Amino acid sequence: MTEVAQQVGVSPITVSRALNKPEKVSEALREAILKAVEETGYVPDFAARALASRHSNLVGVLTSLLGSAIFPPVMRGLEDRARDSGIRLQYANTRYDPKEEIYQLKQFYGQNPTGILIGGVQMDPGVMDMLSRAPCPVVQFIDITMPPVDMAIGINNAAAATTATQHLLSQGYRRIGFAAARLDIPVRMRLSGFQHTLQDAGIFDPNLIFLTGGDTVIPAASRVLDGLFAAAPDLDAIFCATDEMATGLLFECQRRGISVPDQMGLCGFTGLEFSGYTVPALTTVQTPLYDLGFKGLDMVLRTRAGRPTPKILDLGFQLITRDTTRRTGG
Amino acid sequence: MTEVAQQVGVSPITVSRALNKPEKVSEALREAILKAVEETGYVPDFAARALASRHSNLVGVLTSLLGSAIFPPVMRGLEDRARDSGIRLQYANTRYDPKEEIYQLKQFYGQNPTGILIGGVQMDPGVMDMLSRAPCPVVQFIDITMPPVDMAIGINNAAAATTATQHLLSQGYRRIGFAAARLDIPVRMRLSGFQHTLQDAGIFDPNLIFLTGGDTVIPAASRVLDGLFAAAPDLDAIFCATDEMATGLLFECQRRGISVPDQMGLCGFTGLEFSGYTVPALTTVQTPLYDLGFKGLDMVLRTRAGRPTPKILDLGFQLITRDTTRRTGG
DNA sequence: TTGTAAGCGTTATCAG
DNA sequence: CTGATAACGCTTACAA
Repeated sequence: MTEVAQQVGVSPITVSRALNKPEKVSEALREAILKAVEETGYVPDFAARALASRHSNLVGVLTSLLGSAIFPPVMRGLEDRARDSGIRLQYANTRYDPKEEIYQLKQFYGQNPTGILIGGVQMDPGVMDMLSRAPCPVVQFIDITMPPVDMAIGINNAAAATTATQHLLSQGYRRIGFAAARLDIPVRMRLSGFQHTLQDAGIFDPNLIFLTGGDTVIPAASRVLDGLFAAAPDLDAIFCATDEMATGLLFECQRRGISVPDQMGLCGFTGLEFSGYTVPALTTVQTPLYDLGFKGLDMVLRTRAGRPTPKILDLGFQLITRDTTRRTGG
Repeated sequence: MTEVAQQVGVSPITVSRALNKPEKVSEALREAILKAVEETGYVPDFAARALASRHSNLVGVLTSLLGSAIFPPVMRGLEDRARDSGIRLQYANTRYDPKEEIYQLKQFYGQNPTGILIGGVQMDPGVMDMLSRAPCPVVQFIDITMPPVDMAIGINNAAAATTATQHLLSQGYRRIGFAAARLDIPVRMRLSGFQHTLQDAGIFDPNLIFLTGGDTVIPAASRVLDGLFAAAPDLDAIFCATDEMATGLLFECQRRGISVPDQMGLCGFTGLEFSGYTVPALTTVQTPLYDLGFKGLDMVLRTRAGRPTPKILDLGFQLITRDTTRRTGG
């Protein structure tokens, strides 16, 4: 920066101003400075900037879903909102591990973050404690019926699961299983909606819940079918906690010659891009993933700007009935 | 940090040492300091640390594939290599836009990065120029036959495509199309291998190349089939630049009642987790994605440590023949 | 093994 | 509108 300043014949602070508060520098000087910046290939040092100004314009996004097909639309929303706001986005993968969450939170806290967006994995006390100490606004991607540490955005998972389960019942399915990779918070809420709906109908069977564990969803589909059929040979439908699970099960049914939707109904969750394109097309609960990113970051930026912001934002959901639950018989 | 130092009754520099070079501090003091760190909830300021020490332990990962199904295994490799190395990983999405690449590179350069890993999108001169000025080791995820700015890791895409195309020919397919979202570098090399193989066989038709453009691959499958069939009503196979494209085309063939593999052969590329589970299972070229991440970061860390490192690392590939090219007739 | 002094590159504050 | 000065929180270099 000193080099740029010397080249133009001004003091470093003027260069700083030309870059950060252009309106405070005369136009002629500003142009000369920007030209010199180009020529010298000057790149500002963010560490020094953050140290001196005490803010980093860095927003951290922590999630276990960074490597999942759910995340790309969220990312598009985040990035569209970040564009032209001066905010830098930094993603970190927490891999369903509270230790990793705490470690990554420390990494962010050490950078004077402007905001933290975190996918609610589980209510680990260490993580909650850490979050409550955050030096910045925190938005949790989580079920909106949970009390957030600071702010929350998401949907009412139990209500969505209830809607989906009622749809399965309305199509005549009666022996309905539940399949998920793991019981993170949103999935737990989905299970709860599923369970209550079936209990109300008098047909809930706790043996028909299958968790695969592990990272890979689609290859686990075979184990899911084995497990559920062992518990109920007359199984006729599966409510899946994610579209990936539903897709894997669809493939596995095809492989075994089980006809979908007649012998087996399948319902997914969080409509992924491809779920409308499988054959048969997947019934699913669509959630506004793009908005999750866009509006989630918006909550942080509004808070920072001191503008009024709801603490909890319900994005709503939509059941999309397609072919995997459309019984021709009844 | 001063607070921690006062609580223990030492100078700040001793706290710094206890944290960064524990072996240089007596054990008693070290324990007392670590305890005080816990109690006070002290989190080091990375900006100050980077400013003073002139290194950030930050490795930037730039890619257009951050939101793609290809990336999760790469990410696992990166994170496994980063674990316990003190390295922080930061991902940025470049969205196939050279402007975005340059912007993100600037963001990283401003942080004294320890290394940059970048997915080679296209040889944009501005990006290349920027990369050649990098203040750290740079590893390009790219075709290994391209000269890298610094280091490169990947496969020989043309050779892999040649192998796959020869397989299609050996199965008796003759009117073979090529489908891709866009011609980034690796895909261009695949096209080149595809083209040369068909030219050698005397059956290359330049009209049978279809690019969808855009972000969404699977929904575009219908347009691909329309376009290719318009060019060649007797089309009998499609070599797809990615598994996602192949999966979309498989669904679309099923929808149209085109039997795969008999009426239409389909071959994908970069074996994703799910490609072995579609029905029929997808023939594809498997590439070692986990290693791409693990060994890519390893190249950076070896370079930093002054250990000998190849400039170009060929990870190899493997053709996996499955059902979408296994003609029962011939 | 521990402490002192100086400085990393930038911006806040206050003066001109 | 521009500049001088001090400070941000930490680490390097050197000294005790």
